[in-house]
Amino acid sequence: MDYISGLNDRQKEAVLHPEGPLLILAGAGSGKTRVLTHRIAYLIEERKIFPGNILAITFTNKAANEMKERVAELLGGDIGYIWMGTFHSICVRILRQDIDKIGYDRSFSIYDRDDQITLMKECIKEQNLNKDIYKERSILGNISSLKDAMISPDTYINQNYNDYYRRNVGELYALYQKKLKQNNALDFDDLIIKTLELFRADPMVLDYYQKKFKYIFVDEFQDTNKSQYELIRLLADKHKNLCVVGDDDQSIYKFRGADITNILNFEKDFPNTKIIKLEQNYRSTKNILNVANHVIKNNSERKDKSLWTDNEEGNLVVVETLPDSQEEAYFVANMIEKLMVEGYKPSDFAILYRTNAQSRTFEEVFIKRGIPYKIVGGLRFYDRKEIKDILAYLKLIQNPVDDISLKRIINVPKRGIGNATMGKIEQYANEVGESIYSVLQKLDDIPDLSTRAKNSIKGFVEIVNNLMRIKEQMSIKDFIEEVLKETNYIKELEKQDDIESRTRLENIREFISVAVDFEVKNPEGNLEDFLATVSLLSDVDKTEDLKNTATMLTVHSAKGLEFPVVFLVGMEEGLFPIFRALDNESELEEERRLCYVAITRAQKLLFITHAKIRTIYGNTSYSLPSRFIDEIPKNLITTTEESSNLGNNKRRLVNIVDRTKRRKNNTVKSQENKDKVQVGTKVNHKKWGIGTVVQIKNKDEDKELVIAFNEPIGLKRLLLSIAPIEIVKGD
DNA sequence: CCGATTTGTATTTTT
DNA sequence: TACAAATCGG
Repeated sequence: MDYISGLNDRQKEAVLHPEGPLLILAGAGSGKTRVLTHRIAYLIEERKIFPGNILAITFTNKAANEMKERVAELLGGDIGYIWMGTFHSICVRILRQDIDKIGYDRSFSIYDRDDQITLMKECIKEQNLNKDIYKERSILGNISSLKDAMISPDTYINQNYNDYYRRNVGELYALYQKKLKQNNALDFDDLIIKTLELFRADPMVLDYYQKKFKYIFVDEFQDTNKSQYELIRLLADKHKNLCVVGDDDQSIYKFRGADITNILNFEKDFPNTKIIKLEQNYRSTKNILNVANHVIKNNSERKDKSLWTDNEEGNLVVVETLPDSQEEAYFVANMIEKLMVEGYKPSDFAILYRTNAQSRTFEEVFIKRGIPYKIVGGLRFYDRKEIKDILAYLKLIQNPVDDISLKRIINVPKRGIGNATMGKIEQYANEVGESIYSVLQKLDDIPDLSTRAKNSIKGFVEIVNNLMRIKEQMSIKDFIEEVLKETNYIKELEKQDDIESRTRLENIREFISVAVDFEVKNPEGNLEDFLATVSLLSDVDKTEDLKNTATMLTVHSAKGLEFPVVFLVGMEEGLFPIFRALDNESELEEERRLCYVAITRAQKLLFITHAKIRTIYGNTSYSLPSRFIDEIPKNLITTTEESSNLGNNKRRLVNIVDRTKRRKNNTVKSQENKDKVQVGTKVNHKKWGIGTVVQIKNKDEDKELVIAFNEPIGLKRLLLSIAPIEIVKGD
């Protein structure tokens, strides 16, 4: 097969590059994924490289899966042996094999942010530090940076011995690590750090992987941090066939330790690096690309490059000023409706914002308008209470020394084991230096426990012991169901029987189907693998494409994606760029890169909006258009007022559309049967007036309706049989 | 010990 | 604003 037809010269060069280090500087939309997949396919097919000798590291699991599919498509063969995944998932895979060599158990837990915070709270308390000065969140931030930079607690303490605060942070760091180890747990950063530690501790292990990975690929190289770079440097040290792809203009994770100097170091660490620049953009129109180029050129710290495209000129970029965030949302909704008439599908649209909080207004308006949408991010599926509870049960069963998980669920559902009891147990466990679960096995040794408490605990221990026993005997799905049954988790929720508990049950059902899905895709996978996969999943990973919905997401999570029509909203000073960045040149440059990423997501049409008044966290203030808008030459932009013939008052445009929408709501009472109610039906409620049905769920014999009423009533949930509503005839 | 209420506080991005 | 932690009363 021909792997280079249809590629430009630069791309071909990258695909056919023989051996040795390769640095691809790939501008936005320059077809880097294409280059990567074609190169991998070429290596396997033409150069007869065994797939198991290839390692490809991507930024998200979703990107990894896509890459796998595309390579498989090119080859039409089995590529299951290729290691593809994020830094974190690759490290888990390595650690599951050999972490016992650095003193952990292979059944280790992975701690997420909440777990980390809980653990840090304990540390601060134990060190007798003032919790108003030592905030767990910021301490954890410090520690994370230290880990990224590969600085150990001891080093940090010694370096800062005369600085009281920093020394204490160092002490907390040390204690935090000690506790993680006691719990046989790793946090996200540890996954990288401990892999490095393993390689250092056991050269045989390192040697194995160095020999195995003859070809290594790293995507989104600009967003790797120091420790991640060190990891790939080590792995590639033997064969030096390291291919990294990155774009310094799209580096947007500096706050998380991403280190642009990695691109510079690369040439130093790998002499004779071949550098290939991909500068032809295949994604956007000339106008959109032009706007992007004009914005990003205001950054001083960047490699000079010039993206160009053969694509059509396209429409001018629309910059629209709106009175407030509500009107902004209406503007976007109106525009979407208009464009759908012209043939665009809902899935063609993306609404990009700087902060997750901005999604709410859009959500409300889209519901009212009946525009299907999905939100990426916000409260994540795996962050929901019920999901975290189940996960805590599973983690405990898998790793019984995981005190953090145990404490999360020992009284969930309520078993009468409260703070007082737990205090006594923890104190005793500390004294004897054992895990909580272990001391719970010998209750009579723990002083001062009431008989009642003892009985409750006995019940709990019995359930968990029993679950541990049967863990191996069934599928993951069956086991999760068994856990839910034995712990009475489902029963308690069913007893509660309200809207909240029903949503939770639904989420649990979805979680079970996630497990089923996992088992189908990983027939060999066990509970540990499942837990690791779930803990390392990001939001973007979870969103399926091709659903016929518009997408709302932050600019950060939009990285790597593209959409025919992009609405870049909330472009105001203080919001984008965010106000914390206003007085700091390097942070401003990161905001500008973020803006560049946002603009370059658009293929055909780009709308940029800003509101004159915005309410953030309860206070309303006037806001100025973002400086990034000023950086765009005026001849490249327009307004809807200019570009359409709808008169010279653009406020009128919005209002007119608004009023037409509302006129439909005129109450026309009808005797129609309530059974005709469906999503989108307008109804008149005795007390709340006109609303639109946005969701219908079956509930026993009845139906539960979610109805969106006009402000200030908002969303309400009602039972069809008893709700005092009438259907309103449209038009 | 539990649940409800009040109080307070933090508001960027996330593997 | 909105959510979580702290506090209070049963």
